[in-house]
Amino acid sequence: MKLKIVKGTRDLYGDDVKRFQYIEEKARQVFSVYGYQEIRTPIFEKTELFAHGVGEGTDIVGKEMFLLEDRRGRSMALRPEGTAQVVRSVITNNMMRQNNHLRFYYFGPMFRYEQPQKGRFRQFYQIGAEYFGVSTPDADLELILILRQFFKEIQLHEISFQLNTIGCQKSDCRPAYKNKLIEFLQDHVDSLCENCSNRMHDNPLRVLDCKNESCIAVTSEAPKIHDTVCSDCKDHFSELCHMLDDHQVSYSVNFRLVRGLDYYSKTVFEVFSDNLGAQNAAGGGGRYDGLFEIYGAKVVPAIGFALGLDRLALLTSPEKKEQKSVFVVGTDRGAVCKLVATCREEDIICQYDPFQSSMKSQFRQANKSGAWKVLILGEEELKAKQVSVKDMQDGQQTVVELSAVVGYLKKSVAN
RNA sequence: GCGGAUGUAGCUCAGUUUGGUAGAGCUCCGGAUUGUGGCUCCGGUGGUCGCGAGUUCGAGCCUCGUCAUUCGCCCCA
Repeated sequence: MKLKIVKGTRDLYGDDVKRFQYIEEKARQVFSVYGYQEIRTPIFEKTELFAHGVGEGTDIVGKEMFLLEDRRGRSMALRPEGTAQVVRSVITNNMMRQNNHLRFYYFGPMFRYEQPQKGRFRQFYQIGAEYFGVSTPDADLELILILRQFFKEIQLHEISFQLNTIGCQKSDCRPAYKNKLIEFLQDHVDSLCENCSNRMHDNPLRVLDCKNESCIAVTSEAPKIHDTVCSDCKDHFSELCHMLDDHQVSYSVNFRLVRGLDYYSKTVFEVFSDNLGAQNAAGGGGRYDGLFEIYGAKVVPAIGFALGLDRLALLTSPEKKEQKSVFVVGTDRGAVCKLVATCREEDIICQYDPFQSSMKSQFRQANKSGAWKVLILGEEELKAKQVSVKDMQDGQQTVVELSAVVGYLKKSVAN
């Protein structure tokens, strides 16, 4: 049996785990300041949940889901994203009955069957937030402020924040724009890349997102969605922009930003970093006022975002906070274990060398572990019921009564 | 799914040209007159050369396949 890790997955340990923990910790902190509660949903759902919510025509649903069959032949999917699930949970648990608005955040692994590369995995981790029940731009603003605060908290400065509106489903809004756009594209179809000329009819907005130079040249001249959306969407967007200006949020409006999931409406945004290679999106989100309705539930306006934890981990290095730890060395195993146990019971972080090696080796271990002080239990100390305490920073050594060593350490920690 | 690059010790990599006993640095372990770390010096452990076939007297090196990583396309987190 070959013990190999599955393609696009990885084991996280050592510094990787520290980075993840650091980011999660900061996220929890910021989310709780804004009144968000954690929600934990299953790692798999019925396939139809994602198919209906995210959209049958999207890449995620069309070719990237990990599908499995349960024992009765029902189709299940490992979750490719978080929003559909949180919405499902709000609906199945009837949460809006008792609340007119709700705030949730979540962490966890997501799964997409894609070609792995830098910052892109088949099992990847997201941090997400969803805000339900508020249709005014206050909610949009709040999520963007959370993002700003979070990035500040993890000391990530070199990111750019892009914003757009993609209108709503009303006939005089996105559908009208789509028609205008298709009409325009048809006149320039010869200049479009193969991919775009194929998808311009069923998904014309995606053409705006194409990186092909010739397509960019064409779409630069295309009608802009801002000029076509309905007055409601237009007001929503300009009000949001004013609010962002008012809060000194730096952002740029990118009319090419359209997002690949069907459920978005009005505001969409993405966060980019130049230090991520080809996968330069660290996070993204938007408003999805229509998703509850798609699921046959009463309409609830909502907005949310997701951040790629794996990608954030590539961009951040956790501040090193030293936890003062102690290392016990000695020749008498029993005495060493006893003192170690005593320290640990008193919540003093304590290690020892389990192999009873030479003093020299034990000190090497102590040094390697980054110990703050070494407690030395030699024959002389044992006889006198004392402990020599060596400070590993300055090398100074003092003798303390065995019975008083815990008190001594606790007092020293405070300094 | 499609292109390009790469795969040799725990890590970073040489060795491939011209096939002939597997290398370096760092890490790790041990020692430097026996109860004391870091620095220095000395020594040691560690590799089915990604995996599988083929050519050959002989393959880390040549050929084919395969898996993985990586950079792009695509898409997104």
